[in-house]
Amino acid sequence: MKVLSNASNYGLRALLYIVSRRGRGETYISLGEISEELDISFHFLTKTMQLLTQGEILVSYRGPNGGIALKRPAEEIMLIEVVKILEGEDFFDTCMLGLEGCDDCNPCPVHHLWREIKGKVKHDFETTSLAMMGKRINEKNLRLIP
Amino acid sequence: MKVLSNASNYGLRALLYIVSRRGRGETYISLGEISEELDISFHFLTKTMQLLTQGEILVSYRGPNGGIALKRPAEEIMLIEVVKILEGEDFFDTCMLGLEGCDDCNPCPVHHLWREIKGKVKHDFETTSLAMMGKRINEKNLRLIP
DNA sequence: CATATTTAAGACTATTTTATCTTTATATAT
DNA sequence: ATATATAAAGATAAAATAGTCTTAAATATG
Repeated sequence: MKVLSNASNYGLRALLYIVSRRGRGETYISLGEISEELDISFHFLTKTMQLLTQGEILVSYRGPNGGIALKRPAEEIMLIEVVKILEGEDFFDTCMLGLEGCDDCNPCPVHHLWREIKGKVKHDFETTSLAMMGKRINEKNLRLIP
Repeated sequence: MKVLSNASNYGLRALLYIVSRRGRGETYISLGEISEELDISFHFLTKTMQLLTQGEILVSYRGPNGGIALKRPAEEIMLIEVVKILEGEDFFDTCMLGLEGCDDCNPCPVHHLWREIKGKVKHDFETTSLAMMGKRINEKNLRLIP
């Protein structure tokens, strides 16, 4: 039951790495460090992070001591915003059976089940901020690597 | 938020088609009919249905008037069995961040959220039979096609 | 037996996802 | 200025998924 692409996994893990180390804007953190620490292909990670930069989640800075940093306070960035940038705005408009235009008015046979699930995931993502995750990671000493 | 492969979608929809038309074992229903009715590639569907035949969900019969039919009563086949055959036994043993060996003892930062979601999906699949779905489809006149 | 129908199996192609490699642009430090 | 460090961009390759096509095997019917 895979819901996120590898690219999104990497992007999310990278954000969680950043937010579990430092707050916003203090210093730039390099993609080299992140890819090494999280054991993610550097170039592949780079692309994903560019999406987040374009999506106003991150700011980037080139040159020595450059890198990326959160553009806004971690308290204001909810997981849903990140996921929508990485997976697309229509992330929650899916049918479990893959039928086009499946919705409350024109539901597929499992629509009622799937709507509830999607609703829960959406709610979780809407109410969880990067700051909350960073705090949780540090308090519980949670891992970001295999 | 896609959780099932196209192959699984097709397999599920085909089963729902069968079970919404006839009970078990009455007559064989041909893959040609299903692929046509559901607008699914015949050969691609065939492969998926073979998995279900090997998985003891279906029986098949070759030759004129041949086709496939449920091997057991639709009341006894739960969605979870179908999904595990199509997607693999480890369907519910996934980490949302893609980390190996993520579990209650060694959780990733979103494990608590994801566990709940997976639990709900699993429960839904465990408690929904093909018979229930067939009944629902007929009573509510639900669609299986785009 | 011959033919038509139907599933089974496997080879092949196309598309998407994932990953790597190379080059370019930009900033810093010396 | 020059060298170095870094993100950005793009080209290429590899792998997984999706889909098509061909052939074989089984079975019913006349």
